[in-house]
Amino acid sequence: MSERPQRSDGAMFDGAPTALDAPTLERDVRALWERERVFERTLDRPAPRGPWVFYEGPPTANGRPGVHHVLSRAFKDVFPRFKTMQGHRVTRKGGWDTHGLPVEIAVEQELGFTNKQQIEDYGIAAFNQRCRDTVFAHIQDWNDLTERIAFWVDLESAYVTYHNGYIESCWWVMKSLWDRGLLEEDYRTTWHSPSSNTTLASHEVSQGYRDDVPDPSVYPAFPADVADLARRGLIASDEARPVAYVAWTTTPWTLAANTGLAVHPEARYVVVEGRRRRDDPVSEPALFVLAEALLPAVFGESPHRVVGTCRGVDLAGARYRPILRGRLDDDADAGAAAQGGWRVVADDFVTLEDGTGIVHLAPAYGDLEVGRRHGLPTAWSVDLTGHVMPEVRPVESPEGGDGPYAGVWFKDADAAITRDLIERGAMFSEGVIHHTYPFNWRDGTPLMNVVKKSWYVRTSRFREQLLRTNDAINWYPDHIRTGRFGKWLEGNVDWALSRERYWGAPLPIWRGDDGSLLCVGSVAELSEFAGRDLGDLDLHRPAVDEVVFDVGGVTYRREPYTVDVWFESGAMPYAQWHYTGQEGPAADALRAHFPADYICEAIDQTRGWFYSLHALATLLTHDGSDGLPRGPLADVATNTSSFKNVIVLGHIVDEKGEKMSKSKGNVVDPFAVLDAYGADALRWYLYASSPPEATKRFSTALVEETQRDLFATLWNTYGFFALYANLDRPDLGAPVDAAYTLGDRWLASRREALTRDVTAALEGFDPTGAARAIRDFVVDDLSNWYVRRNRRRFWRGDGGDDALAAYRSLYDALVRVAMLMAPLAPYLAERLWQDLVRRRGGDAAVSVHLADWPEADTALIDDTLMRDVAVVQRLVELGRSARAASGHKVRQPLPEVLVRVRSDAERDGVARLEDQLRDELNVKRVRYLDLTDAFLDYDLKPNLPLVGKRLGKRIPALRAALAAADTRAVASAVREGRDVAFDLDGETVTLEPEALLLDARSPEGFAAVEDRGYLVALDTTLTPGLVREGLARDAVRLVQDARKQAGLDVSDRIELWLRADDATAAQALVEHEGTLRAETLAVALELGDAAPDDAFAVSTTLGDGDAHIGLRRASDRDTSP
RNA sequence: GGGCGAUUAGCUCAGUCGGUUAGAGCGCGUCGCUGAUAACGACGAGGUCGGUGGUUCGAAUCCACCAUCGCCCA
Repeated sequence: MSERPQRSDGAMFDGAPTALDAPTLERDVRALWERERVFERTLDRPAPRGPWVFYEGPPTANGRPGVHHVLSRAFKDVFPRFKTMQGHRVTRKGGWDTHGLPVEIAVEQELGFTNKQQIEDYGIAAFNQRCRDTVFAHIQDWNDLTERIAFWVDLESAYVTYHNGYIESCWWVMKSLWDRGLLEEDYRTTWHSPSSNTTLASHEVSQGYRDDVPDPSVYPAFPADVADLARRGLIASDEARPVAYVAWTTTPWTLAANTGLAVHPEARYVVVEGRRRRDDPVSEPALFVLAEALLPAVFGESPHRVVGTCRGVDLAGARYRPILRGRLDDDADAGAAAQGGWRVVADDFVTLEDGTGIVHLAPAYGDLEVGRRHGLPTAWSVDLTGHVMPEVRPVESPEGGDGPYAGVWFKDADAAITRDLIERGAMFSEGVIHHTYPFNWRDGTPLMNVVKKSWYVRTSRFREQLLRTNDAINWYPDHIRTGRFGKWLEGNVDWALSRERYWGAPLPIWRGDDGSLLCVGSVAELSEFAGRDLGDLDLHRPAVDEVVFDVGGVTYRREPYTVDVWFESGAMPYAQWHYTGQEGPAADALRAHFPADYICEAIDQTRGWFYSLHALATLLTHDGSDGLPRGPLADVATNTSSFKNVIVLGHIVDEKGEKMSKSKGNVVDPFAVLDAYGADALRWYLYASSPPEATKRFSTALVEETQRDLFATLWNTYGFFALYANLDRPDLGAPVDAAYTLGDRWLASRREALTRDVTAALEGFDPTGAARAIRDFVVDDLSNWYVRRNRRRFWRGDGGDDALAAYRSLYDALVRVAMLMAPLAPYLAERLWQDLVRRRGGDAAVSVHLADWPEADTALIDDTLMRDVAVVQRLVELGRSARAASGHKVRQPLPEVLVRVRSDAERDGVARLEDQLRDELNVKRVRYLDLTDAFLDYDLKPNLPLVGKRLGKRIPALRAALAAADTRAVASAVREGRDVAFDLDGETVTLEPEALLLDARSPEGFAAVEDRGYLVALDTTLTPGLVREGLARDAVRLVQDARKQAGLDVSDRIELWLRADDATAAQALVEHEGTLRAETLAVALELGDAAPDDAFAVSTTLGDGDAHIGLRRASDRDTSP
């Protein structure tokens, strides 16, 4: 054994002297990044492959960040890092979402407000100032998190949605829509909270739904124009009894707003004779009209008789009299209204599932669309504070003064109205229904479905274009495109833009006192109108509301709305640069960053940010075809969404699968996880544990498992390498190609295949696949196979080519792993890079994140070799199983292993790797069995993928034939490549050899294990020589244990004393003295003598007797054996 | 109430075009191995592939319905 260099002061590598301490490691790496300005340098790095564009979906910093923010940011971070290494320039501009209801609500709660009036009283200026102060309340936590998880984003130039420039860009977008007639005022039905006199946002409404709410279920009877029905031939011309349309509603308070009744044109309707009150036996008889299908449900047991039938369309236009009066719409002409209203209309939306098949229409309270379709007037019954209007009264009551329900809370009016209608004979029956109804989530008061004016973006005109630009988006997972998102686009309705709120971008529309409208696209334009420089104007309410100006004698005031915050976030591609349609730096920036190559958010953004980004880009880049106006950005990019690739993330829930929420107290604090396991482990867990779109149960235990399974293993592998490299100081630049073993070539092949696979996974936006592939390589291939199989080559310390080849192989694998994992686990990758590459000097990149992404050297990928090793690994696994069954421990050498593989090619492959198989199983010889070996029995099976389709129904017959066949004869035929004929139900079927599978069965008398075509049998015949060899190996193991107990270093030389009482064992020691010395680094070995007093001594058992081991570190001058 | 997605071992997840005995890691038990490893290996216990029905020679896989969960909408 040659001289091994002693540990020198200047270690070659830093090594891994202790267990991995991720938080400390990460802190050190962060210091390096800061010192070397690494992030900034990734932005300045040469980018031969051009820009690659990422958009940051802005979070709101008014709350503390949670684990779900780590999830999205981990997925956002990985691709910019990857693409940077691939040679792209990736701008990573941050952004903050600052406007909107959540901010307002937080301030309202702080101030104890429950409705808008309190805000108005408090003062919009003061209120908005508080909003502005609160949006960055937790910015420090956010900055800490960003840094800790190594989310590289440029926060210094981050866009902020409340900045004037951002708002002005939003104005420019709106103006461009306005100019093309795509921004219009219209009515819409909204859920309105009368208690706070405001429209609620959709998620507020969602939050307030309650099930099993009791509500009236009433069947009002609208008196028909009898003459009209008689003219249609539906009743006798001399009919004297009253005739009424029976409708159904759960909101009696809307009956005064009724201006129409709807029937389905194709449905059958009947005229029925029955009691005037369903459940009143003494009420006089009357005639009713309703749908035939619902007759049993409506009349039930109440006696009735059908006197006529018709189709719905036959009733269209028939007149009836209202049962309650309301207030006609201010715009309406009373005469025209009387003409157009209180008619039966036929419309397809009517269903026959519940009610009566005749729908009570109150256009002001939910039936806007159908009312318009049929030209019905609008009438009102309840004001926006929820109180019944004074005009509401029974039709027979005299005009003038307040009606009987004036000022009554609308839900309280239901009972009184029902009672009065019963008294007046205008109510057929009534009851109670339990259904789902929305309430104000804050105070529990019911909402009203009411029509309001609102500003709309006419997105529905672009429905086809929205679908087409969606087709070009790569959605991950794919089903979102045609599923959730595609379906949403197919049902596209105009985008209601205006909000009656305070803290948001103001709608830039001014209304003149003559009703004319102006849309303002910039501050300069507004200054021109106002006749003064408004460059310093805060573009928020109330300042912007105070800009009132005259144009040609008309005074203009701003429409007092803010804009849907989703519009702001959707305008982010343009607004982040403060683009306003002018040439200049903003236009250059936009052109370089539109559309995005990649965005990533959670699934709830489908109708949020994903939609707003998509819709605005589609409208702005439209080329003017299809009769639609050309967008102002059609020259920048044509007919496109604003993103090309998008990963849609699932949500994170707690360990029990429940949603995390503050009230449940199950929110995981990301900082606690980072403190315990570090960012790499947390990130890796998020990438690897499940596909991105899956709902993830967050589990601290699994983060810890990631740490142990992957990172500790990699750290130890690196530690192993560094430990021996520091001792041997191998020349890693020396040419070693000729010395590479099959094992080295296998590792290189796996390394290049991994490189290929990880690259493909990341190019396919699949970090999960990349992470899992890296994990398998590091743990299974590198650590548990390559290092374990090859460690002796490092121990020897002889500096020969073989050792050098091993060092190079391990080194190259570690460096490659560092590079491939850099986008995913940026810290440990960096640490490995610094220790393994940068420390060696040369022209290595300052950081792994500035290095070039490795290209797979496919010439080194040897599929045959990888398959052969896999077969060997499989045989080793089976062999170990056989050994366990045989009762012979692995240290006991056995004479022979009998192996049967599935093909000649596999056998040849195993043969060239045979030394590995012998070594792993500790056997002296390998014997290959083939199909005709006498002592093997076989099971015969059809090769189903091959013959299944061909034989179909005859498969069971084939199985029976195989069971009955002479397996040995068939085996011989298969072996020789001959066809075999079988009789299947009287029909002869000839099968080629490939159509049959032969599964060897374990032969009697061997320790054998077989599985799916593989068989491993151990010959357990022991000779005295083999027994002694086993004892020698036991002795080595005992000495190694003693060395460890004595606290020696792996490279320390020792003097060794060994004494065994058992005669066979003693003989074994003599016989294998050389091996003993070599394996234990003993420079001197005394057999049979007692150890001196200063030696480290242990007593143990070897063979059938006691054994005594003594050892001490050899002095320096004795280091050469 | 509607839409989209999911459901495989105690936990986290694979499972290719429908094909032979449904796998891995963690956890648990037993045994083994070990001078890189807080590791590693073998064996064992642990599965109604959410349920029911259908298609098929054959279904975790395809179809229908149902249940549960998540998200979106109402």
